[in-house]
Amino acid sequence: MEPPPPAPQPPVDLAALADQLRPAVLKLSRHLRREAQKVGVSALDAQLLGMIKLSPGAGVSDLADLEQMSRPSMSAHLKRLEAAGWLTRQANAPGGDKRRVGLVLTPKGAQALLAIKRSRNDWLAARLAALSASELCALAAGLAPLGRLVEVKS
Amino acid sequence: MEPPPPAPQPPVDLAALADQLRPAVLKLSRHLRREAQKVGVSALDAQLLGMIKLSPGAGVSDLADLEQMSRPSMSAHLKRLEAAGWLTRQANAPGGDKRRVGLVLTPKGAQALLAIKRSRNDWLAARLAALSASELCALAAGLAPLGRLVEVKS
DNA sequence: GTAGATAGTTAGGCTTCCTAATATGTTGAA
DNA sequence: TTCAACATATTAGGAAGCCTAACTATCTAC
Repeated sequence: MEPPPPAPQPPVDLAALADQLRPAVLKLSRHLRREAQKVGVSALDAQLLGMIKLSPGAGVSDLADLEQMSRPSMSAHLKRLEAAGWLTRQANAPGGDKRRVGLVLTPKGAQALLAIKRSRNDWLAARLAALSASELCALAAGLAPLGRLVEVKS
Repeated sequence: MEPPPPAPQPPVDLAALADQLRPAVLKLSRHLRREAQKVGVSALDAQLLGMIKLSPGAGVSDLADLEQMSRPSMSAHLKRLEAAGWLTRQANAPGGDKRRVGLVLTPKGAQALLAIKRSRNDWLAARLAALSASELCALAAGLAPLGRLVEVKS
C-alpha cells in the first residue's frame, strides 16, 4: 500500500556531489590541456588515434557520436590528424556509401600512437602515482559511474 | 633487510587508470561547457563568486592559485564578472598593499550566486540522478582522491 | 524522378586559456 | 636613502577547442 520510498538510503545530496565533482573535473581538464600543449599532442588526438586503430573504417559521425562532439568539430580534428600524416581516408568499401569516409591509421599514425602511449609517463600518471593504494582503489571504483555520466544514450 | 616492496598490493595499473579517467574527464568537461553556455553562466563563474563570498578581500593571485590558473586568465574572468556588476575591487585595506585588489561581492553578485545555486537543477545533477544509489556512493568515494589529483602543492 | 534523410565540410564566431611584456607598488640591502 | 629585486595586476596577442548555420554530395523511398 505504501508507495515505494524515493530512495532506500538517504538520497545522497546530488547538488553537493555535483558541486564537488564539477570543480575537480574542470581543474583536471585544465591541467590536461596545459600538459598536452607542452607535449604537442592533445589527449583527444591520442584517443582518436586509438579509436581509429580499434575500429578502422569508422566515419566522422561515428567518432563524433562516440566522443559526443559536433560533427564539424570532429571533422576539424581529423583534418588536422590527416595533415600530420597520421590517418587517411580510405576509398569507399565495395558496395560502399560514397558519402562515408573510412578512416584508417597510416603506419606513421600507428607509430605515433605507440610513441604517445610509451611516453605515458605523463602528468596524469605521475599524479596518480602520488596517491595511496586505497585512494587508487576508490578512484578506480568511482570511475565506472563517472563513465556512465557521459554515456551515450541508446 | 629487504627493501620495502614498491607496493603492498599489485600496484593498480596507473596507465590504464589514466586512460580511463582522461576520456571521462574530457567528455564531462565538454558537456559542462556546453550546458553552461546554454545557461549563460559558466561553472567557473559560479565557483569564483562562491570563493569570493567565502573569502572577501581575496586578490587576483590568490584566486588564480586556488584555481590553478594563470594570473592573466583569472584577471580576465574577474574583469568580466566586475563588468556584470557582480563584484567590486575594494579600496585597499588600512595599512594595505596598494598593489592588491580586494575582491568583494556586490549585493547583485550575491543575489546572482544564490540564483545560480537555486537553479542547480542543472545538467550534471540530472545526470547524477540517473545513477543508482550504489553508483553514487562509489562516485562520492572516488571524489576525494580525484580532488587530491588537482590539489595545490603546499 | 524528386523529396527528404544522411555524411561530411566550410565559414564564422565564441570562450577559455596561455605567454610575454608593461605599469605600479613594496622591500631590503648597500 | 636609493636602487635593485620582487610581487601584484593588467594589457596585448595568439592558440586550441567547440559550436551553429549553411552548403555539397549521396542515398533511400515513394
